[in-house]
Amino acid sequence: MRPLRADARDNRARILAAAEDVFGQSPNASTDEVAKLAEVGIATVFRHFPTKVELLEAVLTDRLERLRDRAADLSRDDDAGAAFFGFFTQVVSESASKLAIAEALSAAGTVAGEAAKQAGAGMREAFGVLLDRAQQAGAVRRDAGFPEVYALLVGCSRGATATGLTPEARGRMLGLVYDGLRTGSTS
Amino acid sequence: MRPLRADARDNRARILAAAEDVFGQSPNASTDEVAKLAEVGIATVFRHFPTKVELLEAVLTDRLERLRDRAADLSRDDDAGAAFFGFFTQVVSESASKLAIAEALSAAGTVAGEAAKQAGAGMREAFGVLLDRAQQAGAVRRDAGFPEVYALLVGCSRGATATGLTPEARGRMLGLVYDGLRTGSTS
Amino acid sequence: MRPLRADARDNRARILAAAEDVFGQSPNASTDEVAKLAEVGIATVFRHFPTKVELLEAVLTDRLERLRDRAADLSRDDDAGAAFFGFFTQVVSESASKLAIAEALSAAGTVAGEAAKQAGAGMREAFGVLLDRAQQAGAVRRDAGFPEVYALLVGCSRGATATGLTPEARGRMLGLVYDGLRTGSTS
Amino acid sequence: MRPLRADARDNRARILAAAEDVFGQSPNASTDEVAKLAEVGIATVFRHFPTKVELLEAVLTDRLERLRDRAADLSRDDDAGAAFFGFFTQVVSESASKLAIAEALSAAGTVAGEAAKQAGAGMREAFGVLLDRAQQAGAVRRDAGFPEVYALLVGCSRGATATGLTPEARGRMLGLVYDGLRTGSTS
DNA sequence: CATGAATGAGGTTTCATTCAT
DNA sequence: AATGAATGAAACCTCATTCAT
Repeated sequence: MRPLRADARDNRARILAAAEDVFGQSPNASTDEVAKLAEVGIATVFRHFPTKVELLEAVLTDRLERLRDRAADLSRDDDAGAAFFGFFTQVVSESASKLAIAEALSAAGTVAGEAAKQAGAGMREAFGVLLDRAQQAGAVRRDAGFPEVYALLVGCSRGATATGLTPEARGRMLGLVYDGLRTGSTS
Repeated sequence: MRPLRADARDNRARILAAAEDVFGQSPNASTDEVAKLAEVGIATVFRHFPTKVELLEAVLTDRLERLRDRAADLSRDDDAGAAFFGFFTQVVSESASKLAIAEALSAAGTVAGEAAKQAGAGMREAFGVLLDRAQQAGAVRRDAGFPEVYALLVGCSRGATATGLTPEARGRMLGLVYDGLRTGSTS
Repeated sequence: MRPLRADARDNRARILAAAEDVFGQSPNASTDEVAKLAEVGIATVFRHFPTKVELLEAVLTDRLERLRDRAADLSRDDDAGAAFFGFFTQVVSESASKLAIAEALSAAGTVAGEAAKQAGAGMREAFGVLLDRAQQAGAVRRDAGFPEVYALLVGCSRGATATGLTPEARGRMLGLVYDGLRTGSTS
Repeated sequence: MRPLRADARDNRARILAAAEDVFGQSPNASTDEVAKLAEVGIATVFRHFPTKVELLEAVLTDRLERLRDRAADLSRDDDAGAAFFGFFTQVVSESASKLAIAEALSAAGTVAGEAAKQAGAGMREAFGVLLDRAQQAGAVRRDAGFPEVYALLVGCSRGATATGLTPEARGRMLGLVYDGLRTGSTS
């Protein structure tokens, strides 16, 4: 499978971007809307993504990979605590304005497509590394397991988005959660 | 607007219950499925709820009112802290098994219908009372504002549901959050 | 599954008739055309026949059942030879003006649907009875097996239709075949 | 109209062969499938055959011309009866395994394209010569007209194919027909 | 010339909603 | 009042055909 022609690759990217936009705003949007926004014919969308599900998965995969890359970058940061909380904050902040990332985060567990699954696993793994390092550095309490911390990441994103939190309130919400994560409960 | 006939009221209730079931499991389900489960004709559904949106809003309103009632009940509890955390825990626990309540909670901000809006406001108000009393009783830190705490309620519900948390992990997640809410940060 | 309402049954019949017409003339016709001819909305067609394949099978089944009934009727005729040749002639004659029956006859072997399969089997069985009786009455040579005689029935229908034979030529074609079927094969 | 370049002629032949294969198996196949099998780009197919209909006609014409050539060859055979029956048998036998030839034979009457029409006429003429000579040689009864004999040729091909006749049954079917064609119609 | 990407028209199917019984 | 049939708009997807490389 040799690389796509230049124009085709451009179109693929345009479609993916359009899909991110469209599905980010209303997850049930039609494929036509994506085509309109991308300024291509409907058939072009289907040439690049043979079914709607595959398009959705591509959007999802794309997002997850970007998150994973960011987490991976941060995992090389010296200050493990700053890295962990910085990532957490960034994800939740962006979700506030991009419903779709939150959807992606939650869908990550439920989706069928192979690529999306792998991207989800990769993202969770990278986040797990951030958490581990933060715990070893003493920045996050040791008895916080991955599943619940991940659920908190997803949940905070969703909650902030769904209730239309102001940036200030969002900051305070994260402050509460971070206090909980840091609390030297027993350890 | 005289009261509905007995059988009609029965039907209305049956339809509402069916809708809760159906939309709880797959939010994009068709109205036919609701009619099937309620064992009434499709036209009967539309007689009681002239449009699908109105049906959805009725489901939502119903749920919100039940939550509000529960919160109102608890607000008469002597132990304000137990009331607040008990309510929070119950909501999140049930959301885990009922996707739709989480949807309802988040939709509460976005929805148009008058009845649903009022129910949402009522529910938030009742929850606000629980929070207030818990804060006055010293069970929850004073600098936690309503918006962020409400966002946490919604978010924890969504996060737990979306990531398929086990009951144990859900308990630990709530433990982290509650520690954050209690933390005697005087500041 | 209680019987359809009167108007629904009418519509079902109208749709079936329209489908017979339309597919009889061009087997690749669209379902829309059927709806147009039947003067119903497209969705009505799909209410009665949930998929296009099922519609096609219903048409086929209908035809096969009519042929089977005719064959069964004739099998009670005293003159077994006249019954056999009469049936053969009638089928071929009508096929000449109704491409679709020929299609049905040939499709009968290849089709998946249970109802259509049974109707095909029933029709072949009824024709087999006609053949048997004609052979026992000495009107058709004994060494003519069912498969080849059935193939001739199908083939004559198709050939007459495909080449646009005049009624006279069709009569002569059948004359040739009948001579072959009667010939006191020396072997 | 100068001759095509060597590679272009190759491609044309490859496409035609592929089309014969593809349409022989499923008459509604897409042009893409032909291109895939021929291992050329879709645009190349359309360069050689500007529309799908023209491609189909080319396939048809090709087949008819081959049949015509075979008939013409046989018309120089000394044994006129053997030539006629041999041709008939060969056509029907091959049709059994190549659905498409039967389609071609029947389509021959109905098709629009000039080339295909001429090829059809040529083929029928060549077959007519075989029939004439066989009749003059006393191998086929004189009162059998061309239209009905041609219809039998087409019909036997179709019937054998459509009912999935075994080679043995096909032989018996042809035996019946040949007996009819030979019968010294005394009556 | 050859290619593969792009396209819009059209096909099948679903669904919220209205009508007739 | 309740039912189930009817409806058209819209969704997903395919395909013959044209354009740009």
